[in-house]
Amino acid sequence: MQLSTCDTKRCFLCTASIPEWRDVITARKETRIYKKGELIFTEGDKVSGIYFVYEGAVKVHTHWGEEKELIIRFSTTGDILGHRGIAGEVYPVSATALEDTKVCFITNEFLEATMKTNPLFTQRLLQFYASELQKAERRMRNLAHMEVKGRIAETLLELQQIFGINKEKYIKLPITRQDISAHAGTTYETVFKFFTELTNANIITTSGKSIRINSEKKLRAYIPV
Amino acid sequence: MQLSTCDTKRCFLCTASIPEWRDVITARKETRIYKKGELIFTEGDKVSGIYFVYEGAVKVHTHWGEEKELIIRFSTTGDILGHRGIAGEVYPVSATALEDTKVCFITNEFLEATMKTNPLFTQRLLQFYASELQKAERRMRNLAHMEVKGRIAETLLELQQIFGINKEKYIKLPITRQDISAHAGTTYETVFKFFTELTNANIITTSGKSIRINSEKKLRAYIPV
DNA sequence: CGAATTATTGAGAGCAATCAACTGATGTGG
DNA sequence: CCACATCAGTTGATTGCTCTCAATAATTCG
Repeated sequence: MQLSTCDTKRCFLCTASIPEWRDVITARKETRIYKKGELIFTEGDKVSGIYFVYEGAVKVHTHWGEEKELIIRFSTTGDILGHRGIAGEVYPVSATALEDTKVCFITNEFLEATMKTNPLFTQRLLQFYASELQKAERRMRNLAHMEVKGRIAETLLELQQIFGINKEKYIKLPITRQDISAHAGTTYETVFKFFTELTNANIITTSGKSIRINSEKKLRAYIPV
Repeated sequence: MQLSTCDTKRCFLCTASIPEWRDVITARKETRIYKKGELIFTEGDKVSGIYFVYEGAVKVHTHWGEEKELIIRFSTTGDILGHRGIAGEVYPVSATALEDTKVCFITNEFLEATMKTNPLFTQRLLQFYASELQKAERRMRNLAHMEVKGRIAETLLELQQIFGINKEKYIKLPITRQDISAHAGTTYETVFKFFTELTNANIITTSGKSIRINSEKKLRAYIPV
């Protein structure tokens, strides 16, 4: 395991903390690089701490039966992973690197000690959770009532919002249709057919696994309300 | 607005707090009774504080378009309401009393002040959020991949688990098929037809709006994995 | 008692999953 | 270098589930 200190300017844990505390945590944090495709933690693993994404892209996902999976969210630089574990013994979800990803790891003991001595940090963490909860509930509603095309459209917009675009306006992270379908709660084929439709209407352009949204407005037309 | 102090033995806010702090909050809490069907807060309302259910039953729900709604969760004695609002300016969901419900209200200012001075409380609240997040993500997965019958079955089991059963083994809270469908993310008619099927197979018994689960095992057969 | 709302059931339509077939790219062994 | 196998990508056809709509029955309410 490769260890190094964090760049405190980019890390949620560091920027959230009070200055005095930052010095302490900077010295204690362990950083590791996960290769593309590598599992960071798995559903059912014993919770040992919390992760902060220093740099890279990660999918947080949970399986359903043998074949199906649902991607709960995509995470990138500055995001927190494994925080659902706080409430239980084991992680209820898995996390997989979508590209080479640098992650800071904080042990449970250290996290708890920090929360005890740093109320401001705990409060920030609380707000983060509340905001995650809002997103989760919004997504619940979408999965329940929005039809497939709308959910795929939302996934695309979310990917663009999370990972940003490069100078050619392509979404920075190349992503498989498989992952898009797993996030939208649909099948590979359905995503494929919708992509063909979107490409023909010049709403998106694809180049391998890179995607460019040409007309956000037209894409949003698939999302009623 | 009817005001009274809370029974600290049943209130999450009180039991979570350290003893010294309990005396303070007991004096400050405002309690109000909401009539069955009454809105406690509405999607879009400015966040003014957090609610604790002293006694009763509440649905937390969000709408989709004009007609459709999704019930995010059911709450009862000891649960917290409006906590999603912490992260934003307005409530992203609504809460409606399903029966006459007694609710404690804590203002934002007081909540924040409490968190600042009471790290233990903040930590308890954090754990509560983490557990809510886990539930939300589990539900996300179900809505995405489980078919309708399974989702209705889950709703029934959840209702029984949350509200308990009376001496005739009926779920304590009488609930409309409308609300069940809104929680399962389906339509009234579909719930109705499935109920007929379940009743014929003697898996459930209905009497008006009361429901009794006769065979939890058979009901679970509709929930794969 | 009549009107309006709610419950119940049936028939039909539509969306999306599943299945299957085809294409093209890459690899492998003769 | 070619024949064949394999596998991912692509597309079409079919099936089935669930929503929608509509019609009838029951109940509530004025």
